[in-house]
Amino acid sequence: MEIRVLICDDHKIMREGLRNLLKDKANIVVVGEAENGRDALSLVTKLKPDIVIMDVAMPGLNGMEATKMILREYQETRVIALSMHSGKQFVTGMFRAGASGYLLKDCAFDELMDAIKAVNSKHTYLSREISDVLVREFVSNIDGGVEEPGEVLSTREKEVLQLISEGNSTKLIAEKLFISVKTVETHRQKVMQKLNIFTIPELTKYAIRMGFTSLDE
Amino acid sequence: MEIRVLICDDHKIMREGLRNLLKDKANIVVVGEAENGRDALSLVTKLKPDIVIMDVAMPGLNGMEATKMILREYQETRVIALSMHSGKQFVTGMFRAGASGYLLKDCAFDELMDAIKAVNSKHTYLSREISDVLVREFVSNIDGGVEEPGEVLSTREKEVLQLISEGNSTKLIAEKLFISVKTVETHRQKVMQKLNIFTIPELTKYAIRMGFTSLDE
DNA sequence: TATGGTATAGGGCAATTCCTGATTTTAGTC
DNA sequence: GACTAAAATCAGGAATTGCCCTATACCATA
Repeated sequence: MEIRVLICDDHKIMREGLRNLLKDKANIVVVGEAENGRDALSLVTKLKPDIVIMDVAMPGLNGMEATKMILREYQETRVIALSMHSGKQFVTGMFRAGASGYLLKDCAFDELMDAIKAVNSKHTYLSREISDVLVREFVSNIDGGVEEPGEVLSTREKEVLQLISEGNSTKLIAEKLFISVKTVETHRQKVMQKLNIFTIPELTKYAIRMGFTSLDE
Repeated sequence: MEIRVLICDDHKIMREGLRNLLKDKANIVVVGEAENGRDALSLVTKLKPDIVIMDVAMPGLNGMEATKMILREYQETRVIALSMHSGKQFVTGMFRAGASGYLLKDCAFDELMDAIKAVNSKHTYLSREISDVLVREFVSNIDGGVEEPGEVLSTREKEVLQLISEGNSTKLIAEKLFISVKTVETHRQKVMQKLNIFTIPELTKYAIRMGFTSLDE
């Protein structure tokens, strides 16, 4: 019985590479590709894949938010995070979002295969480095309950925050999300009052700390 | 006559993906893989490949430095940069280092093939986005003087940039510096055109990278 | 002295933000 | 199902800010 896989990564050549590596595997079929979280969401509802290989850092709707929304829509699917980052905000964020596995992009392809098999059998897959991160996080969390910053914001608000921190103007964001400029303004203001941050630079720094955007160009 | 290719990328799965995509191509043979610039250097002297596909951002010896050293050792090889970044410091850095092509990782695999062919015929290959970057850079910097980042800005401009990145409004900056709002605006615009950055979030990120401001609150 | 970079600043129009208020959807609970 | 709270959507109008162009004075230094 074949495993239906959806690939979600903002880099086309990465998608092509993965597709090519997977296509020779007997019981695996790549049913689609998405270049961002939003496309992934709609493709999942349409294609109902068994597994989504999900990049974590993507412009627009990122991997964490996309994963949450995907699993809300269609719980049967399993998400494997495939990321360049081993930072704890990414790892814990993805698992909170409901991912079943987390791999670093410098893993071997065989490891991805192992992860796909494990996850498809309803197990969880962790690569060595990632389990270290989780363990450390767990241990350091026993004493004081760590507050969940970023959880005060709604999904839409996070999305808008990310787009802001990526340098998009209000108008551009409105176009990208197919909503009115006025709505984007409202979201921004809501975010600002929730976070008690009232300038774009501070908002940007917050987004960087939370992993919504990165420092590289 | 076959083209001998060396792949250099710090992400193993990327290397495997590329190798797999290339292995079906008739006149191309992947002679080796390197996971960092240093390995690439020694492999080039040993294997003498026609082409090196070089990731730009790598830990340790990065793509730019590696390219310089490789071409010093063995001029016959051609380097194609394959990067996630279209930032001008990467693009211009790679070309100054002597690369013959620059591709973004979200290009199609076919584009990489085109690049390999072009570069192997001693041509230069530029993808659309990259040529835009180079043209802008050329136009804005006709003398071609190499600048250290942050050194292009005047003292006053850095001061304004820092105040911006700390979340001060234009009006507030004017008050703090005892100058007119108009002057602050002029400084900001000068900074933006010098850095080729036109949004406050991106400016903030630049300031963080340059150490003008920090991430903490 | 002629050139170029720096620092300063205004005018005018376009764009954005801020404040207030309102409707519709969605989610959770009794 | 009804009730409620939160989330998501949008608008009008005032206030603010940004953007583009232009301009002057002050230094270096070639």
